[in-house]
Parts: sequence; C-alpha cells; structure tokens
Amino acid sequence: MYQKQQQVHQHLTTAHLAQTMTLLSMTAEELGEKIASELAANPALELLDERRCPGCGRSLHPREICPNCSRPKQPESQDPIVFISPRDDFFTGTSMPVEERPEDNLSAATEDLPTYVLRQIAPELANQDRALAAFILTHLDEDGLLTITPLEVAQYHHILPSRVQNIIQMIQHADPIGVGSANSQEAMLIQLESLEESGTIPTLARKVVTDCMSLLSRHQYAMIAHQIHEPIKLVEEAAHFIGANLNPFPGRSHWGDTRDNVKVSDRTYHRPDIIINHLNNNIHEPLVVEIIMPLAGTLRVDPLFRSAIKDVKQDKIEDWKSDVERASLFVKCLQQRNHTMERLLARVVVLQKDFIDNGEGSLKPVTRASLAKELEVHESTISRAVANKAIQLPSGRIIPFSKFFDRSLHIRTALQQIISREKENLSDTELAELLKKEGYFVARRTVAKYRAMEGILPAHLRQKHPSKQ
DNA sequence: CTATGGCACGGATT
DNA sequence: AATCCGTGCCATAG
Repeated sequence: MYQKQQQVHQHLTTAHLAQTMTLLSMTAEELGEKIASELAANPALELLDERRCPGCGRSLHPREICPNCSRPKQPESQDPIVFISPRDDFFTGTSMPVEERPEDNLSAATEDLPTYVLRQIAPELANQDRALAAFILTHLDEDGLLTITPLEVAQYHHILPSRVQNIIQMIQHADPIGVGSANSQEAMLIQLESLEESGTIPTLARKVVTDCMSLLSRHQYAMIAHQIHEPIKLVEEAAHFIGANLNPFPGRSHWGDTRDNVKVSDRTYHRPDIIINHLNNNIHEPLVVEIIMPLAGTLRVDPLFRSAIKDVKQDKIEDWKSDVERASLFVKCLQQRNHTMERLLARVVVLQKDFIDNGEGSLKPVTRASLAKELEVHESTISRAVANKAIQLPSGRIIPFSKFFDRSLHIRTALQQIISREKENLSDTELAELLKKEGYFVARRTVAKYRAMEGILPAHLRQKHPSKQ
C-alpha cells in the first residue's frame, strides 16, 4: 500500500506539488468550491455518480461507506479507521429553503448565518428535522437571537414542543455558540457552559448572568454585589470575564460587527473539516476518523471526452488536450491530497489518542516537524494540511487542528490543575516553582501568560476553593 | 517591596 | 522568510 504510494511520489512533477499544496491547505468548504469551479470550467472533467471503495474496490452508492473496509481488520485492534467521507449534502445544504428574507442584512457576509449553522448540524439531523431546523433558523434576528418561541414553532408545525427544544439545543451549541437562544441571557449561559467544559470560569459568573443581567449591562457592579451578597471584587472579576469571553449577540461574533466586538482569538470555532468519533460511541472501540470531502461520487477524466479528441478539428485539438491534461492533473492532485490527509490523520490520531479521549491534559507535544519526518514529507506539507482546519472530537467540541500541535497546552492544563487543587492563592513565582517540580520548566513570566490564556485571574483577585461561599 | 502586565528581543517553528 | 513563543527588563499597582 505505502510502497505503491511512494512510487506515486516519485512521479510527481513540480506542477503536481504546487497544486497538491494548494489543495492541501484548503478547508473542506473551499475545496468544495474549487472542485465545483473546476468542474464547471473544464469539460474534460467528469463527476461520476458511482464510487468505488478505495480499499476493496467494490462499487458503492454515492454516500455509502464501505461496510467491509470501514470495519477494523482485527476487532481487537486499536488502530483508528481513517477514511475520506463524501458529504456533498453537508455543504450544499439541500434542505435549506431558498427564500430570502428582505431584512436579511447578513447576506453581505460570505454566507448567511442560517445556512452556516444549518450546515454544521445537518449531518446529525433526520431529514424531517432538517426542514424544521431550517424553519427555525429563518427566524433569527441580526443578533442571532430567536424571534419566535419554541411553542409557536411547535404549534405551527403541529409537533411536540420537546422535539423543537431538541433542535434548538443543537442550534445553540453550534458555532457561534448560543445562536438561536431566546435572549442574550440564555445565549450567555450556554456560552458559559461550553467554556466551563474547557476551563475554569469565575465562580460568580453564572450567578451574575442569571440574576443580574440588567445591572450587568449597566456596569453597576456595586449594586450587583449588594443584591447577591458577594464581595464586589468577585463581582468585578466575573464581570471582567464575562465582558472578555461572552457574547450577548451570538450572531455578531463571526459576522464582523465592529461595535460590540468580541475577541475571536482562540474562541473562534469553525465548521469541521474532520470528524472523529468512536465506533458505536463506545470509548473502547477504535476511533473512526472522517475526512470531510465535499463531493459524492468519483471525479475523473471523462473517457468520452478523451476518446473524442481524435475527431476534433486540428485548430481545437490543442485546447482539448490541455483540458484533459488539466483534468487529470487535478484528479491526481486531489488523490494525493486525500492520501496525505489520511496518512497524517492516521498518525496524529494514534499519537494523540489520549488527548482525544481524556481532554487537554493528555496532549502530547508533537511538532509538525517531527511528523513530517515520520511521514517522509516536507514540513510545509504538514503545516498546510493543518492550517485553517477544524476537527470535531467525539465530545462534539470543534477545535482547530493546530491544537494537536500545541506545545504548551499540557503545561497550561497542569497549571490549571495546580491552581484548582491548591487552596492558597499562589503567586506566579510560586506557581512556577510547583510546575518545575512536576517537570515543567517555565519562567515566572510565562506562568503569567499561561494564566492569561486560560482566563485565570491574578492571585490576589482569585478566590480558591468555593469553601467560604 | 512584591506581584503583574507591557514591550520587545532572540530563538525556535512553520 | 515570516511568525510564534518564551523570557527578561521595566513601569506600575497594590
């Protein structure tokens, strides 16, 4: 298998390499556009409805996954299953109504918000529910909040409110998190929940959002402190955190509203390019890794076109030849890209299995360079493959692929643990000492930076164990 | 005086 | 070659 591919490597021309690189660095979505445009521009390129399993070669329906090859060879084996997952519907959003709302001022953005959200959740929805989700999503205002109540939706469609609730919940947990909530408060609570999964949040944050929204928006911290009988410092701390990390208007986080800007540095979530799951959602089963391919069917050079070349007039024949050339180059590059992605993912998933299962503490510091060496490809290949891509973990979280190569994440989580474990408020210097004992060599200044990254406040503003509450 | 955050520099990584 | 990251030094806050 690999030997075969290595031969392919040898045959690569510079054109191959250049285009493969470009394809590699593209998001699944961008790839979809690229393929579509290539398909439209080049008559020699053909999209065949039929697919053949890359493993065993038997023919498959457009979206079918080969039942033989997607099963591990030895059931015992912990080897991950990695395959290219064709999902054209995932991106074309076929169930999305085409009606445009007149007041839709989001259309200036690259893609409107409802479509964006629907694409994320569509794969997990039954077909009837997609239409329902689409309906709900058309009733978002420009802030990403819902303009109708779940009850109205249920009545309108004559279905159970609980079903509507379920769908709304899925919408709310899609990116931007909190979208589809009834009001800002609900949206922020959901964002808090999701932040809580990945790190610590100030103890009062939830309470403040729940009970004192109106005061909070007017920055009347003293009043809040009085009302909930808490020290004002803690309230300010919570408010600070809220201001920095939560967005009352989820519809604006991605859609370039400058007025109420939110930090989108490390909180930027994308639609996944790769989805990782456990077989049967059982943590003991091997991992299944889907590399999203925005295309169903087989892309190939149209054999009819190729054979028709000899009947073409002399003056046009050059054009036709170059079309065929382009098409075949494109197909090869695409295959090359997918193959590289498969190998990369197969290796990364093995290395970072603990991280995938157990979360951030178990992340191993892997550099792109080391992987490049293992896979015998150029470093820039890995870089491009990783850049701008998003991975969905079994937990449902969507994280940037680059997080798999974060050199400091494990130290940061160690830091988090120390802080949450120890009961005294430790200064940065002391924290640095403790980390050194655990084998993490970091300077005091660096501890401060990690703290900031994790949203942990300085020692004197922090309050440890919720012992005295 | 101690603890932190800002700025900026150098080395590693991409 | 460009970028990111850890770190040292310094100003400032408590």
